[in-house]
Amino acid sequence: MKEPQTLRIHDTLTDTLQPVLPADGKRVGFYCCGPTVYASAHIGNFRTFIVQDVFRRVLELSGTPVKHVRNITNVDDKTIKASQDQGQSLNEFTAYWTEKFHADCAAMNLLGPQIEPGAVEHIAEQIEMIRVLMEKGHAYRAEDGSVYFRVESFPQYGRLSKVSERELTTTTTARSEDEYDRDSLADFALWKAAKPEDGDNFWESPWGSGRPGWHLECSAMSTKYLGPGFDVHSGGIDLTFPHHENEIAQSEACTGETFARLWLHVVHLMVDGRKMSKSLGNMYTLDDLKAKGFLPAEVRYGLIAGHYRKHLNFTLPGLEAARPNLQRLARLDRQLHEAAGHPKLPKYAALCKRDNNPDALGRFAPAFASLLDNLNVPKALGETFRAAGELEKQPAAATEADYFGLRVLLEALGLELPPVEVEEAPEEIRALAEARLQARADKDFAKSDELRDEILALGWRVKDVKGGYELEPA
RNA sequence: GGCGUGGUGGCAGAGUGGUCUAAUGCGCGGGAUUGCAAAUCCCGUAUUUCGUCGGUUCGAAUCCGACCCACGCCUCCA
Repeated sequence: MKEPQTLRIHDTLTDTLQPVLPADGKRVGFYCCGPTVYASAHIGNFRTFIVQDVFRRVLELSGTPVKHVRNITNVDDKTIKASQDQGQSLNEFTAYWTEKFHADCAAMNLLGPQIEPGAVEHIAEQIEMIRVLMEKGHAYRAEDGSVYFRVESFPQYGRLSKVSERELTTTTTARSEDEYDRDSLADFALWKAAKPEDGDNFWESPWGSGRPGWHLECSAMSTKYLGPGFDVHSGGIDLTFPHHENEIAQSEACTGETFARLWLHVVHLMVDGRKMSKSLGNMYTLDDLKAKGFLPAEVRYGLIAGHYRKHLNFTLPGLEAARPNLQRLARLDRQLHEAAGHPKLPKYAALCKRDNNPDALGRFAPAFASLLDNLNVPKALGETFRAAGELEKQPAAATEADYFGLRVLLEALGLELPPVEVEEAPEEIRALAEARLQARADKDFAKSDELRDEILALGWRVKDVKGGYELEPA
């Protein structure tokens, strides 16, 4: 028996590698900043969500349950504006895009968070937080009815992003004048007074009608579902400042307790060596890539192929590597399944309950160990293929532990393998294939090749195997 | 301007003092197999080389310095 293994990740706050352990000794409270639902999420968004998904899977597979909360931002400037442009109510509009987001997540095999709170559904909690902040002197109401957090009332401000308040004020001052009326340009909105262009998208509060500021929803909802202090908070690297900095300030000023203990930030994705942006036309959604013939599982593979702390250069030719890799893993999976005596396919939940110590993972123990080491997915993939190479050369050496090891690893990465069973071809295609088999038996190769082309034209590829053929969609 | 990250083979991407003549994948080249293919399998594929120039060290892709280059955040963009 080896020692139990603990996942360690890089923590932004301390800039060190930290073990991920539940403070309550039971399960890790994990909060992720979710999408703003006004359009399809793009692959950059998904890189972050998928890394968070892998993080959760690795924890659960190493024996630590996770309480995963991810919010839905369903009220802000963009959602309000876009819903009005569509002539829809805010609820109707955001419900549509929330559903679309869920569909994309499911296609790429993301585990759903146990709790997925929406900002609109938590207005009361947010108002309550503002009330406490006002009471404690950390917030003030401006003339227009907006409420701001007073940054200078929170001396620790800037710890996460390493921005000193002085720099912050200087840089902010250099900007154009703000439309709101706050005491210091570093201050940020907790409550935004209703404006005419918001239409009927406003709520009543003790400070007048309006809506909560963006940062506040994450503070209010994480506190509600995970408590004032919780284990891990995650998001894209760009959220470090100001979003997460502001969350810390308002939460800690309000509750007096340490907010998140660890901060997991995912570095941005690059496309063709450049930042993804609409103007460059390189802002892909899952649908865009599906239209180009890629499968969601391949997109997922492509998005985890780089370490989360480094820029990942996403390219279409690069994505093509996913298919042969997944197919190879599928063959290996089948081979090991057979070698293990055709056990029942272990479900994710069952694998989480299993003791996945290195001895139990066979040749895939180094791959899983790489994941525990700051989620080093590229290293894990390398170790996986190294093990695969050994097993392919010596199939007889395969053990049951190898099979379970591969299963654990694939589940940790959330990779769904392409089906290996031959898809049932239509009668018409089968008849052509039979005719071709006969032609080959008759050594009439001209006719045989003709039939092969005909089958291909109908969307199927025929492969010759010993004494017969196989058909697969082309 | 401030803060920060990174520059490794055709591409992607591990490796952070010696086991690196640098993992792994894709691609590419050769071979086996095949009537020819496809699929599959096997072999090879950076030949003191890891942006450049110096330095530290018995020893550096890995540490230090300078420089060049790319990129990110500082804008309610993951």
